[in-house]
Amino acid sequence: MEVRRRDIHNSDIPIVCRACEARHGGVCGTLTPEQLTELNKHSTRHRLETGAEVIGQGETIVNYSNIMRGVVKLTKVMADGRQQIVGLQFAPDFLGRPFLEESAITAEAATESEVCNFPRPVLDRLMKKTPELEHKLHRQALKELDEARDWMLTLGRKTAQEKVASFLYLIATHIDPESVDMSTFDLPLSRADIADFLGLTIETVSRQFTKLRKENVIRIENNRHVIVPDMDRLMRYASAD
Amino acid sequence: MEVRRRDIHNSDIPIVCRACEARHGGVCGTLTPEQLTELNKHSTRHRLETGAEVIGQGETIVNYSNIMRGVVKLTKVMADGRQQIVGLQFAPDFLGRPFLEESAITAEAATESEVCNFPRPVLDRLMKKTPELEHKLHRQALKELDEARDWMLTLGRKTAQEKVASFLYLIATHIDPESVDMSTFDLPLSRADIADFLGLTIETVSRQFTKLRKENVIRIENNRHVIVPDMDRLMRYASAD
DNA sequence: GCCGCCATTTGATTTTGATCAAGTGAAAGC
DNA sequence: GCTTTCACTTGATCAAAATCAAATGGCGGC
Repeated sequence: MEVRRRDIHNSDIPIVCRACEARHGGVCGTLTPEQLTELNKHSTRHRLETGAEVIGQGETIVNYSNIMRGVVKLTKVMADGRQQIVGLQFAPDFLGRPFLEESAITAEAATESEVCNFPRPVLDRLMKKTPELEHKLHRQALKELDEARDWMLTLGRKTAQEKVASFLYLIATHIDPESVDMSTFDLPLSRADIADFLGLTIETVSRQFTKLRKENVIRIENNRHVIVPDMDRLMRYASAD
Repeated sequence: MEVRRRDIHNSDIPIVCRACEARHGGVCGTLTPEQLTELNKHSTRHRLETGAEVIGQGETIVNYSNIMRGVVKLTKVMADGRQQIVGLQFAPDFLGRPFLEESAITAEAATESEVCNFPRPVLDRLMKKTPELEHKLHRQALKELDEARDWMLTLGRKTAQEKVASFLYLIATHIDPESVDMSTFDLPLSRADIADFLGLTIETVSRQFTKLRKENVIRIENNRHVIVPDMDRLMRYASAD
């Protein structure tokens, strides 16, 4: 049984949006072709080098973004430099904090990435007019909240080994939503970033990688490429459910 | 200059809602008197003993709630019993997870509390009809997300002493939004709960309380009543900004 | 191919917080 | 009034992860 799409002709949709809209279910998915065309007039695409900042902690939010490709890390920094990654966003996630003047976090490309930027007032106006859009953003916020709370359990109660296994499991299941085979992937984060995500030091992260490798839970090539022979086994090491 | 309220006569609002609506800005605040009356027809108020469960991890969500009085803790439990409190909700917070079948967390009264329950379908229907209501819930979700991320920094990067000081600061600033004087309050959590919130053991929490007491950052009476002579000093101990 | 740089790993030692084990003290029950 | 109980505190020891300190290894530039 074929389900007919509601949004009429693909040709009504801006060219740059087509590939994106077709592949994923980003926030633009709820918009009519007209709204998409209007939004697209003001939106700009950007390629981000690894480490490029989308927005900094304490800065005024003038743009929202959609991640088209790559991984963006959300970090919080303390006055003395201690750092914690509080979220990882993957394509096609929405990036931004509606209803707040300034950003409480820094958003920074963890890998070479591509984003689509919308001027804040344009999307805010569109949100007021289109309850469906706010609904979509509401869902995304709740998804991020669920993820944040899952991670709080990891940060507060798991051992270093469980933390590292949990991280690998998270990446395996999120890095490529297209792929059916999650057992081989490239890590989007350096050891330093992984440490900041897990609330550990680089050295502890490295030692746990070595330990998981020696116990044949994972194989590692070139420090970044990971192969998981048995995903369930990794999950058990992560004490995940 | 007096600001005239938009919502006509107070007498149009259900009696049980008046005190609540007047005191705080809960989710009901956006509803018209008619909608409030309609919602109130289906809503039920409950007194919760300390420890009473509002909903359990993995259970089907059949109700949403509003906290009228008291503190509710949100917890996650691992298969082996390790536990983490992933959120504290204070009156007049909304309690519930829209758009999801079952709850990923347990919600449980941390103190003797009072909640107002709404059958899920009633509020879901109202949300579809009233974008302002979804907007309010969206805002609440984002607030909880901000709080969760703040806490991730605490869990991942702060020392035991900073964690305990951060907890005290959090309670001081949240327990009684009415009060101007935040320097004296009762702890809504037992030492065991505080440990589960901070990712520590009871013993470590206790030792840090003793240390803060000896350094005159706080005074403690009857294990639960706390006096903070200098809030800025506590904040510095928390490494908060 | 060799050099230098930087990320990562590995090793030795220290520190922080966990664990194990008694105490203390306040409130409830007999 | 005395015991029992339970939450909390305090003390001694242990273990996990941090810190300090080198080594290793991959990669781009020359």
